[in-house]
Amino acid sequence: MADPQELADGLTEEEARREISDVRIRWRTRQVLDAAVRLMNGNGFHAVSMQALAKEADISVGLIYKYFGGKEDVVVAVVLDLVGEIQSAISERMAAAGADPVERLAAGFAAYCTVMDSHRNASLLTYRQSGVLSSQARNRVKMGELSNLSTLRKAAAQAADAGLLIPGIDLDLLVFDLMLLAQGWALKSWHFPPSYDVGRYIAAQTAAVLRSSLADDARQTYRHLLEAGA
Amino acid sequence: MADPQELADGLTEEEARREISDVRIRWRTRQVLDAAVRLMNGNGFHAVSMQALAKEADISVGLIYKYFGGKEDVVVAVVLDLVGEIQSAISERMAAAGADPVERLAAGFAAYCTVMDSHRNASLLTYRQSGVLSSQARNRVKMGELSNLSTLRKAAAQAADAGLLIPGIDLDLLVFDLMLLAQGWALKSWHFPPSYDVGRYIAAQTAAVLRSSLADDARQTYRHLLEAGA
Amino acid sequence: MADPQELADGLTEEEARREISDVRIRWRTRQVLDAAVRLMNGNGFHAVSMQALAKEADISVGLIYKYFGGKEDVVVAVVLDLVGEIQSAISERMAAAGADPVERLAAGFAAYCTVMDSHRNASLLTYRQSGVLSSQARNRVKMGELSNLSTLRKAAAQAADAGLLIPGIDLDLLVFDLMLLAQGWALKSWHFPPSYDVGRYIAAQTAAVLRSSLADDARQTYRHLLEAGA
Amino acid sequence: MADPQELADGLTEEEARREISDVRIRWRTRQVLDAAVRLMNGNGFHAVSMQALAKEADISVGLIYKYFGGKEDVVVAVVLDLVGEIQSAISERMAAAGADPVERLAAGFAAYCTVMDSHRNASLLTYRQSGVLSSQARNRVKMGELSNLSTLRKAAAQAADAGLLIPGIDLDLLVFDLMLLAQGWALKSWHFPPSYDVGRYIAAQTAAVLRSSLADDARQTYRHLLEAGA
DNA sequence: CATGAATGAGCCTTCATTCAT
DNA sequence: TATGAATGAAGGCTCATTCAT
Repeated sequence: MADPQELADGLTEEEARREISDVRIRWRTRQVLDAAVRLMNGNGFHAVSMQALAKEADISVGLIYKYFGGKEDVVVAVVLDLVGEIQSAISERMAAAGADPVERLAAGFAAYCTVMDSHRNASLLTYRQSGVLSSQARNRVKMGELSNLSTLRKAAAQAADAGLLIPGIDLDLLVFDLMLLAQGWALKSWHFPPSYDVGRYIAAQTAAVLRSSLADDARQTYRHLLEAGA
Repeated sequence: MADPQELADGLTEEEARREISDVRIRWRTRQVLDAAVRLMNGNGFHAVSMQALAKEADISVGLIYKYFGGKEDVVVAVVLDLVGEIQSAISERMAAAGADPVERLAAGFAAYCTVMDSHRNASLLTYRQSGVLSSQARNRVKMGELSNLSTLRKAAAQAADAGLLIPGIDLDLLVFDLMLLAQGWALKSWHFPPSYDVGRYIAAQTAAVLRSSLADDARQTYRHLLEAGA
Repeated sequence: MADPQELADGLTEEEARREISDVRIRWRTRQVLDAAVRLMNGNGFHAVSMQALAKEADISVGLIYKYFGGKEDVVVAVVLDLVGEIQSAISERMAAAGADPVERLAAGFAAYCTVMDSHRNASLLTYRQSGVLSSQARNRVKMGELSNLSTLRKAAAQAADAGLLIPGIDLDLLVFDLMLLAQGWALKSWHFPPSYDVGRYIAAQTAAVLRSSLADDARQTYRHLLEAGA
Repeated sequence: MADPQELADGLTEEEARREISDVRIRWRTRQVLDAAVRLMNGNGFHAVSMQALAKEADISVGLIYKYFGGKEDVVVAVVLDLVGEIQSAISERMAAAGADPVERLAAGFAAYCTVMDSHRNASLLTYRQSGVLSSQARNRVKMGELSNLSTLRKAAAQAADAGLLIPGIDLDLLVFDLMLLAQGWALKSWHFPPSYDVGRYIAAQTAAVLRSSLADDARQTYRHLLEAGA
């Protein structure tokens, strides 16, 4: 009954509009998040004013409030963004590492460290939540962190099931420690000489953790990982 | 030129005055630091105003500025105070642990964790300074942290010299990890169920670290430490 | 100079367009005014943002600016709209009241009160303009109010001419008081218990005013009005 | 045991300090209230910013917040201040009017009008509460207004008891109308020619109200009030 | 030494208004 | 004609810091 062209156009138009809107939202959001991370580099979040953020993001103050509910929302978004990036990195590198659960675990840890290294400043935020964020926001961040760990934990569980890990080992503690070590690089890498880079850190920590958790039978298999840190 | 009597009196009086002054300064300082730690519990430092601090410390705002240069100085002092307390705790517990270097190391780690546990909120500060503090202040904090580690490192070195540790192990990394694990409890203990307390954490992490670093020959000797975490 | 055909077409078309345009303008204007009144209910005008108004009116922000010069214009329009509604109500009810001037006056007052009651919130606006509006706009509002009163005044004058009112009574003051009483209901009806409604208010105030202004000879005639408030 | 002088001094000192503090509070509060009233003259309260208020009061913004909880508190204080002044004026003038209840009522009304006249601008505030104030604040204002009315109502009740008023008259409505008329002068005196002043207004309205409420027997006694408005 | 009243810059947030589409 | 994304000035409020007492 309706002109098919018009109909088609109509649909397309609305679709197109939504497309554009979605693209814009993503673009604006990214603008702000990137600017936020850039500014937090050495100032902490409390020191970053919304006007400074707007300026850095090359956007008006008011517009930020169109895309984020307020300052807290921006913090949460930055942190969750980081969490998401970690998740992606871990998944990708683990997939690329093949089927061996220990290799996958090592790859996941390496990915974690690598992301922390490149987002050293943003990651500090994770430690600034305590009282700044509402408990709801805090919970969202925690959930994100846990979801990251669960990916690692799966690989660890597979390794344990395959008898590759020390019997009776506490898998939760294992991945908890992996997280601490990964985050530790972002937070405390100034402890190491400038020549020390992520690569060496990853190798050394991987070796240390595996020494602590690998079953005796499996040590030969993963000799390359155990010795890399030497 | 000066009246000798006055001079003599002046000196004594001045000395006495200094005594009193010193005591007062220490007392006032402590008042403020304690209040600061108390207030930071659950709010972070940025959320604590100087007037709130003054009220909590039962002191006037103006007086805080007589004893501290400003707000930043208070933060630095709080952090350094914590560092000092860690130092004391480590030293004491290590001394009480006897001569065995591994026992001493474990005791030092336990002490570190225990202090972090009781000052959970203050320790978060260590992670909030990055850009808030001047680089000079930041350095002072870093030096403090390093001095804490060096105490642990000495014990580790003794253990290594005694052949109790895996040959060729990176001692710096070892103590670095101990620090991360200790601080990790303060920062991330929400990862664990409420029933999990510092004691279990210390036992488990001690076991994990020793599994990773103890020489094969020494494992029998420290079986009580290795198995405590199970 | 101009193509006659185009001219002819232009005229007809233009006329049609104007028709349509006029209708649209009225429709849009009403949309906005109704939305404005609805929103002002319980918030006052300052609390209503243009974007909220646009949303309530189901119109875009930009379009409001096509039909109104700005926010102030909207306020003025709302108030004038109310004034107009009062005018209509008064005229209608007075016409329906028949020829007796006192009955007409009472009917006019009742109409005034009734409108104020149903537009309680909008009427508050009349009291919020003082400095917000330009003196020009303020004058337009005043003129509107005066024109409302003049309708009442005519009936009062007729009553006076017919010897129904106390000789020498100040008619301006009489209608002024009627206005105050009518507006008083909108502004201060919280003084009365919830069971007290406009109807009772109208009856009581009508009786009070007539007791004050009716000539002795006329009291018998309007006994129904004088006793209604008891 | 204690040096009486010191004791005396101590007491006096604390007392003196409180004295001074109280005086300061009152002084500052008045500074702000006066400035607020001055600024509201033709701008309405929403148009007055805290910084403008601070400037007008010759005080810093921050200090206003020491004496008032926020902007709303200032409005409430201004209104309550006015209410209090009305109360005082009514009480004084009624006391000065002697024992006759009708004279007292007339005096109270005159006082009400007079205060409204001299605080014409502040009184507008009373009408701006609806949505701007919290319901709690609104209630405080209402209570104030009611307490003013109750003073008038007592005189009215005495008059009624003495048989001076029309039997069965609604006293609440009577004082309600007195209030409306008094406030009406502040709000709508532009209805009258410039030559018309409060004095004439009071006389005319007093006469009008008494015509409406005085018992027939009493009309002779208060002829001076009934005829003053002519 | 000690106080706390006073300051005012600066923060987060809102919203009237514009303009490209 | 109609939209709504974008702007940025301005508002309420806080709080580090000073200074007269």
